Amino acid sequence: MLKLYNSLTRKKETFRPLGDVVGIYTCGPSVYQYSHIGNFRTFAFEDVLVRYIRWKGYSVKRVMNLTDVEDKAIATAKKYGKMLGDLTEFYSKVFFEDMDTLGLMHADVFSKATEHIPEIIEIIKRNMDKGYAYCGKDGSVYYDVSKFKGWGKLSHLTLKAGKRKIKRDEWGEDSGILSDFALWKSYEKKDGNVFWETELGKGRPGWHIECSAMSTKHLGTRFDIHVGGVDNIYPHHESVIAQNFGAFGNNPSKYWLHCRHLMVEGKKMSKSAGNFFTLRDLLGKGYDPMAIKYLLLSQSYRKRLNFTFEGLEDAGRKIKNIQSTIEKLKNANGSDDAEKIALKFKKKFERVMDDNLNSGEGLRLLEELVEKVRYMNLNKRSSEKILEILLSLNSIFGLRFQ
RNA sequence: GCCAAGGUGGCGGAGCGGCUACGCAAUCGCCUGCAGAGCGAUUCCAUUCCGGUUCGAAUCCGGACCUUGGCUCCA
Repeated sequence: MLKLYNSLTRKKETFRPLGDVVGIYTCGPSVYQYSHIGNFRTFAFEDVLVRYIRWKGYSVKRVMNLTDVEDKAIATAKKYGKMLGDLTEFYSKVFFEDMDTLGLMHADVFSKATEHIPEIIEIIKRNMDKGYAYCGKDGSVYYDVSKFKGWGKLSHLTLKAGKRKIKRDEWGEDSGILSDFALWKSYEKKDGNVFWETELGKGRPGWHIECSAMSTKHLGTRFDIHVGGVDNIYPHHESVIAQNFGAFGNNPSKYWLHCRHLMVEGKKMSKSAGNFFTLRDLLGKGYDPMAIKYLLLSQSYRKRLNFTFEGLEDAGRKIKNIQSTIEKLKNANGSDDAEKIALKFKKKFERVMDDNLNSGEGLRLLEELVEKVRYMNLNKRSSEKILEILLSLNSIFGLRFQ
């Protein structure tokens, strides 16, 4: 029985889907730059989640958003004198290529914020109608956090009421609480040609509304799992819940799963520390994408993963080890019978994966199986069976072996 | 300050009350003309500290100290 750690309750809960098709929504990348390996840790985890749930026999509809309009994207486009759409299209393509490189399956739906403006407007209007949103002096629309009693439940933060210097674009000028946030941002000159003329006025969507609009459109007002990095918990997911509550009266997702961050040499990855790697940086240094993926999955997603080059080399050796064992199994023609070993491993494997998708333990078991079987003189029948199970288990990780 | 995660051998990392993983590194040896730089062996008296529970604790309870992360850029 699969158990998932739900950030909402801070507990592992037995996974019980709402309906026949498991709806999974993932906060995808902002497409104005190359994604780094930290991003891909989350996406690799999410990929395993989907594969595993399918492996267990469920149908899954998987939606991932591509954020293609927001402050930094606009600023980046402006800086390079490009159209926002050209910039985001380029980086979307890059993202898809990177996913392919890592052997991550594509979502059933990749939704773009700019293609859901009508849905965004609709949700904002609902929030306004029900008194959860108000129009600020600047013409933007803000969410009134004080109206939502469930505010803070996901992040488990207690938010103090109080005044604080308000940055336009982020906080409602009339806010009595620190956390009111923009649903719709009225047009400013710096937005250039990025705007929509709507019944809410000329402007663009706020930071959080797209996920409410797109998840609702593609998965309904209530679906199974919402995935993202831990940094999304607050304020992003907290705001998404608030918006959906304002519009539809409920929390959109039953389970909220958050992947912890990737550390580099023991420290948080950041641009200022210079320990920032994109996937392409690592490929450029000659590393095998499957070694990178192995490393990203080598630890439970609920634990911080320390990325080191030593670890990466180690992962590379492990990949080769599995690779050569697969070759051996294909050519086995000995006398040892060992079918039972593989069946035993399959059971163990399912147990560790059921425990909140511990891909690290799962990989370790795969390694153990390989080690055990490697120097046996297997007969054809056993080796075929073992290979079948090995490949079946690996299909959850999607590691490619030549 | 608040909310979390965690402190295990040179390093990474299991263990979830008794049988002290495993991997890497290191040392020594062997093999390297049909797959694979492989195989075997050895070394390192490891569990942050202080109490408690227990016949017995890395493992449970209490406390201390420390590290890391989050607290409106971020996956």
